[in-house]
Amino acid sequence: MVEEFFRAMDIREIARRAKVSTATVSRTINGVPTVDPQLAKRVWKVVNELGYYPNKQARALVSGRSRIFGLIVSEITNPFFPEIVQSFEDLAVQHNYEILLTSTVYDPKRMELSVRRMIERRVDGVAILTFGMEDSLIEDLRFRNVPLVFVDVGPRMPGVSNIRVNYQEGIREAVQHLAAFRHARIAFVSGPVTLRSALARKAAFEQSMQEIGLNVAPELIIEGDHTMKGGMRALLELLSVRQRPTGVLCSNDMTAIGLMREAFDYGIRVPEDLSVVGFDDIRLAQFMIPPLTTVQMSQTELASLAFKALLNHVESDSSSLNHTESVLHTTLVVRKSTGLAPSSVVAEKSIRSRRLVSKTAKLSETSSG
Amino acid sequence: MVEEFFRAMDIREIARRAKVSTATVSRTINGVPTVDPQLAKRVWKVVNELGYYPNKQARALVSGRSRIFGLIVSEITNPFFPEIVQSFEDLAVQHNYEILLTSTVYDPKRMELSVRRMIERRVDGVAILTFGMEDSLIEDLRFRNVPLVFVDVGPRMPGVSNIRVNYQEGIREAVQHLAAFRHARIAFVSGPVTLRSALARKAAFEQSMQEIGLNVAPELIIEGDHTMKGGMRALLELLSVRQRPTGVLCSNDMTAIGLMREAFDYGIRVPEDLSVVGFDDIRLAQFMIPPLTTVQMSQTELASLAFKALLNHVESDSSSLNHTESVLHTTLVVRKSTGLAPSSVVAEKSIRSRRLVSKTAKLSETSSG
DNA sequence: CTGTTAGCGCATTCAC
DNA sequence: GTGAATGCGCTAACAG
Repeated sequence: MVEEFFRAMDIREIARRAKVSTATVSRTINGVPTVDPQLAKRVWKVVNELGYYPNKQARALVSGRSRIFGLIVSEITNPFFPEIVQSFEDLAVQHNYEILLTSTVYDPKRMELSVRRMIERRVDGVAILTFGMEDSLIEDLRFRNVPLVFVDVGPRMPGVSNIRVNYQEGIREAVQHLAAFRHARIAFVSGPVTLRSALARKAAFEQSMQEIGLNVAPELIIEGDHTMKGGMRALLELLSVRQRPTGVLCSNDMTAIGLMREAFDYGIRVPEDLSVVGFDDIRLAQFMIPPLTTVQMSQTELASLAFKALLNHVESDSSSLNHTESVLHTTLVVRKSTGLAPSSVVAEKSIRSRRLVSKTAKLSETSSG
Repeated sequence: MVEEFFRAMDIREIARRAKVSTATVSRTINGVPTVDPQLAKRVWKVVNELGYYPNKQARALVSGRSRIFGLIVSEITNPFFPEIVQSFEDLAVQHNYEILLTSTVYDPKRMELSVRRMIERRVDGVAILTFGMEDSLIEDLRFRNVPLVFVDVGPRMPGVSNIRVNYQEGIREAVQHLAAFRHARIAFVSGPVTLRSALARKAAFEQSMQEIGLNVAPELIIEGDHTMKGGMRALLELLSVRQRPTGVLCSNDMTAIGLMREAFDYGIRVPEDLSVVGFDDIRLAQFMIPPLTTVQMSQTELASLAFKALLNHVESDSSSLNHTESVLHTTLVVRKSTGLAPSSVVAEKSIRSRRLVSKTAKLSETSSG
C-alpha cells in the first residue's frame, strides 16, 4: 500500500476538496451559525478525513489574540509551584488557552528575558508569581496593553489585577493553636527580609502574639531564606539561645521541613520536644514524618484567581483598563507536628544536643567524599 | 507630560522611521551580514528607542518553524518532573526556543488533547515523558513530520529518537550494596505492571539478585503504583509476611517515601530495622528523614538528552528522517536509609506492629473529621 | 548592498 | 447564505 505523501494541509485545501470557498470553511470551523448545514457537513467531512488542525499561529496573527497566557514563576522546582502550574493548565485547557511558562531562577537577566519572551509571543496576559518585579518591566508589559495579575506585590493601576493574601487569618490560628497547647516561647523563622510576602507573614506573627498577650523574644525571631538549608540553620540558631522555644512557626513549609530534618539529627523529637508549624501547605507537608501542621494558602485557588483575573481582562471590552482586587484566605491545617508544650524541665532534658552518629552515617560520608 | 498612545509597532513602522525598507529592517534584526553598517545603526537606534520586539507568530508563519518544543509529562505535580522541566527550559532559553508544556494527568482524552494542542501550535518537536502513548497519536504526529523523542517506550522509526534507560546498572549496585550489609531477604515494590519502565526495573532487580545467588521470595515482590499511598500499602503487605525482609528496594522514590512514612507509624526504624532504597533520586530524597539511599536517574541529563535529540532533528537537513538512540545511565547514591541488616531475632523484636497513637494524633483526626 | 513584491494560513470585510 | 478580496507581521525571493 502506498502512503499518500504528506502535504501541509490548509484551509484552502479543505475548501477545494469540499468545493466551497475558504471563507465558508473558516465559518464552519468557527461555528458561525449562518452556514448552510449541507455545506457545513461537507466541510466537516473533509476536515475529519484529512485530520486538519487549524494553524493557531495564523489565527493569532489575524485575530490579534494569541490565546496564550504567560506564567512567570521564580523556580519550577520550588514545590510551591507545580501545584499552581497544574491548576493553571487545567483552566487553560478548559478555556482553550495555552500557557507559556517561564522561570526567573532569581536572576534579573532571566526575569527580563521572561518578559521579552512573553511580548514576542504576544501573550494575552501574564500572571506574575515571583513575589516582585522591576517597575521598568511592568512598564514594558503595560505599555503594550498586556493585562497583568500579581500576587501581593502588584501596583494599583488599570490593567493590573492583584491577589492579596490575608496572612493574618491563618497565622493567628497557628499562634492560637500553639498557645492552646501551652506554648509560650514561640519562635518565628522568617523568609528573606527583602520579600514583602515574608515581611507580611512576620508582621502577622508578631501581631498575633501580641493579641493574646504573648511576648515575642527578639532572639526567637530568626531570619531564614525560604529554603530547607535556611530551616536547618535556623534550628541551629534556636539551639544556641539561652532559653529555648517549645514551638516554632516557619514562614514557609520548606523552612519547616529543613528545620525538622535538622532537629532529627540532633535528637530533638517533633512534636514531643518541639512543635513545628509551616506555611503554604505544599502537598509534601502531609507526607512529612510527622505530617506537618501548616497554614494553608490554597495553590489551586491562587491559580484560579489568577487565571480568572486574566480572563476577565481579555473578555472585558474596556480594552483591559479595568482592575480587580481579590483576596486569598489562609487557614490552619492541624496535623501531627504540633503537640502539648513540654514543661521547661522536661524540655531541657530531652533535647540532646549531640549529633547521632551511626555506622550508616559514617558510611554515607565516606562514599560521597 | 502627555504619554504617547500605544501603537502596535511593526517592522514597517521601524522602516519608515529609519528611512529604509522593511527588508533591511528584517535583515538587520536577523543579523544578515550584508547590511551596510550605517543603515544597521539607524535601524537599531529606532528599534531600541521604540522598544520594538519582533512578532514571533508572524515569523513562525513565514519561516515554517515555530521555535517551540512540546513537552508532554504525565503530571507536573509528580516530583520527578519539575527538575526536568527546569532543565528543559534552561536549554530552551539558551537556544531561543519556547516550551509548550502539557500534562496528561493519566487521562487518554487529555493525552489526545495534548497532541492536538501541539499540532495546532505547530511545534517543531515533542518530547514525550509519559512512559507510553497510543500508536494512533504517534502516527498523528509523525504524519505531520513532527520529530519525537521518547524515554524507554518509543518505537524504532525514522524521525523518532529514543532515550533508553539502563536500569540494570543502578539496581545491581543497590542490590549489592544491600547484600554487603548482610541483607538476604530483600523485598521489591514494583510500579504498575502496565508500565514498561516498571517492569524493566523489576526484571533488573530479579536478575541482580540471581547474579549473586540471592533468592527472590515471591511473597516479597509487591505490586505498588509509584505513589506514596502505594508505598504505604506495600509496607503493610510486607508486615504480614511470615518471614519479614530486612531490606526493600522500591521502584521509585515516592513509593519509598510512602513506605518509610508508614514504617514510622508502625515504629519500624529505618535503617535499624529496615533498610530502604528508592529509585529516581528526586530532589526530595536527600531531605527525607533519614535521607534516602536511592538509584539516581539524572533528571538533568534526561532533559538534556531529550532536548538535544529534538534539536538534532530540526537542525539536520534530512527532513527529520534520522533517528538517534541514546542511553541514560543509573547509579546508586548511598545516603542513610540503608544500614547493616539486623539479626533476624533482633528484627522480629524491634518491629512493633502497633500504631503509635498520641494525643496529637487524636486531635488531628478530630479536627479534620 | 538595498528595495519591491509575493506569499505564510487564516478571519473578515464587502459585494453578490 | 456565500465567495472574492484584503491584510495580520514578517521573511525570502527577485530585481536593481
